[in-house]
Amino acid sequence: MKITLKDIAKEAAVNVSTASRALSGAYGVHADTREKVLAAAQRLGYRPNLMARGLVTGRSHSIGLLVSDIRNPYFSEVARGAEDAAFAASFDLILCNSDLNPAKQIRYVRSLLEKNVDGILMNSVAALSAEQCAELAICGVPVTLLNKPAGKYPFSTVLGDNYQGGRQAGEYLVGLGHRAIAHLTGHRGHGNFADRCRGFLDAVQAGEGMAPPLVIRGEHTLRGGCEMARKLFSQHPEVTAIFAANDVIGFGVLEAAAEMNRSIPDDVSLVGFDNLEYCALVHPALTTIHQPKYEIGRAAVEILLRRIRAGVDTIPEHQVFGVTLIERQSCCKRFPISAQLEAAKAQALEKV
Amino acid sequence: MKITLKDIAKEAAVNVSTASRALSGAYGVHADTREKVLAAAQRLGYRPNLMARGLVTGRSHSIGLLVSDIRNPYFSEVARGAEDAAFAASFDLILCNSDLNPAKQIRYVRSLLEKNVDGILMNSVAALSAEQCAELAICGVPVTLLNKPAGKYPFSTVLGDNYQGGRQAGEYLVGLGHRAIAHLTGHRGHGNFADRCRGFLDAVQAGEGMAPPLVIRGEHTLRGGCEMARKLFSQHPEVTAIFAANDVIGFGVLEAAAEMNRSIPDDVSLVGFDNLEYCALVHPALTTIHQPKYEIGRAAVEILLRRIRAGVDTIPEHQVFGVTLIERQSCCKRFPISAQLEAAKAQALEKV
DNA sequence: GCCAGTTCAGCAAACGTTTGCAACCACTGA
DNA sequence: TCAGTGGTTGCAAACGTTTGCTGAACTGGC
Repeated sequence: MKITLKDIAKEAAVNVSTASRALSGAYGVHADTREKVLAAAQRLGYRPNLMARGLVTGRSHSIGLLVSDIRNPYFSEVARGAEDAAFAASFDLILCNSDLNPAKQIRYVRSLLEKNVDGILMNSVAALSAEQCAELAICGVPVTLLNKPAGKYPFSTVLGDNYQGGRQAGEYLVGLGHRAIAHLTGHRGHGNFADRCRGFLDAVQAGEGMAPPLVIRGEHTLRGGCEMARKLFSQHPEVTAIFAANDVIGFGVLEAAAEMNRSIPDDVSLVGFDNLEYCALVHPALTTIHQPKYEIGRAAVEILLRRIRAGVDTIPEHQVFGVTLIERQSCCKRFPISAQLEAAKAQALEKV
Repeated sequence: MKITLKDIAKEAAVNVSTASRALSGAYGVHADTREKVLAAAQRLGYRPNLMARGLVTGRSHSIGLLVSDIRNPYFSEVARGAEDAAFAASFDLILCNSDLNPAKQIRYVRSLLEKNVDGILMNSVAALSAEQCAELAICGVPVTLLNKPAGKYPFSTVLGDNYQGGRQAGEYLVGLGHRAIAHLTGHRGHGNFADRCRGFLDAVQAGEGMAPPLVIRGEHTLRGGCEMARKLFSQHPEVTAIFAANDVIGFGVLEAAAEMNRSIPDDVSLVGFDNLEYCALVHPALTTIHQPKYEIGRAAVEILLRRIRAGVDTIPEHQVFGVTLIERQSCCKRFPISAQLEAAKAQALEKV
């Protein structure tokens, strides 16, 4: 029933090989013949069978996208950027949700390789063992990661400047006068969270009169944020500010705060990370670190595509996007300290 | 470099056909031989080439998911349900974002067919012309839709009870005492929106002393909701309640309201549709119609899988999920009318 | 009018599987 | 002994492309 090359070859009274060449626009086929073939293809409504083509060329024109959960708006934004870039190059995207579960992750990777994907775009390899990483490294298709992996693997990476973002968040809260700040983040091992944490800690440690910062780990989801915040609120009444390692954790904090009658920002200030669209809609609107999610997704597949064309053996590219703090309504000053600063500033002015 | 069936056949000293049969667990191969082959496959780390298999079997073990925009949390939830179901059956999902643009949509469909997907799960065919629908209908792979198409096509459908949902929303607002209610919805032609609209209008028309309901159409996105609401607020100060055809439109209304200093729910009540996770987080928390998004996605691919196994010629299945109104903080009573109702109720009680 | 060079088309192999069919073997029962 | 039977294996075709190679036809220069 399906129209194959053979059909259109017969229709155009040529050999399949010439038909193939004519359709692929290859050099070395007479203009008249090409016309004839094209017309036949048009008439019969020919559509090439990509599996057959893939079998001989060894490429599938598709790339795998492996994220922890597409429901996280961060990933849906990245996915959209990635898909648009793929579409533009007429590649398509195979969506996988790993939940960062190593078994699932490796099963997905294998399945993608069996399907002969031309490249893989992954959230993170944090949950993978060294052998699994090695397997991925030598699998024969280029991989780009949305975080920086621990070891020295030949993976490309595309990410926001997590260290600077964490640092900006920390400096902002310190500058507001907070002295006891908590950081709510994901489980250990995930490169992005680790960098945000380092930046944050560096900023806090540079502040004066700071309480040792509190780092709480849990699921990096709304639910996880909520749980961590509940724990924090009940066990550490002294903290006056929270830096959530991503916005959805921050949303969880908001939920917990409402539940436990803590006012944000009056009782505790909150800054998130990602600048999801919903930051502007939640109450209070969330101050956060913006990173260009759509562009990250797009850049990631563009890098992947370059590498697919150039060959796996080329050196991996790395790209980091700048981040900026977006001020909204979830933070406020800590007055006593602020007053001290004011006094200090006044003194300084006096001296001039 | 890659290990093929031939390699493991040689290693196990059998013919490729026996190797194939042994690995597929087919009846008719001796237990010892099977062991030998399995061991060889294990030893060499054999992974079948699915393109080759697909070429001969005619199936790809993958299904296409064509949504308007994965960034809409409704679709990411559906997508997650769909992907989980696909993963469970070891199918994989090819993600496409159509923006409901007919040209893109048809290009995606064709590309999916060239890839020999075993089935297609689509948002909607509303934007497609009759010929395009017909093309899709006879394409040879089963299609399930997330809405009800206009014509009589052999597509399966899975959806929430849009009519009832619209009706519940309308009845709720009428019951609250609102007499001038507007409905903000998507462009004409999309089945789901049309049904919600019908349900809503029926409910309003059943109310007493109602102003003729106002229906405004635009993009069914946050931006679109915002624009429609701006227009509404400036041109129709008399309306006291809004039914948004989905939650993201509702979120847009919230944004416009904040911008134009209209208080929700004090000045105008608002109910949405979908019950996205963010409804509970926005301010005020959005009253909305719940539909089981994850389950819809899962059910859609399960139906697709059944149909793939049974053959395209089987009759399409249809499944509709119940919906319920979730009351939050975005609506309030309209007192004058409410008082009348109270009086009426008192009268009624007197008669008894 | 002949030869070298160039352009074009066809043949056939290859990609890695699955699967119908035939062949083989070892029994069994007559 | 032989036909029949049933279980096991191998052969080869098929799936729909791409592509290297060969040969035919044409071109232009002499």
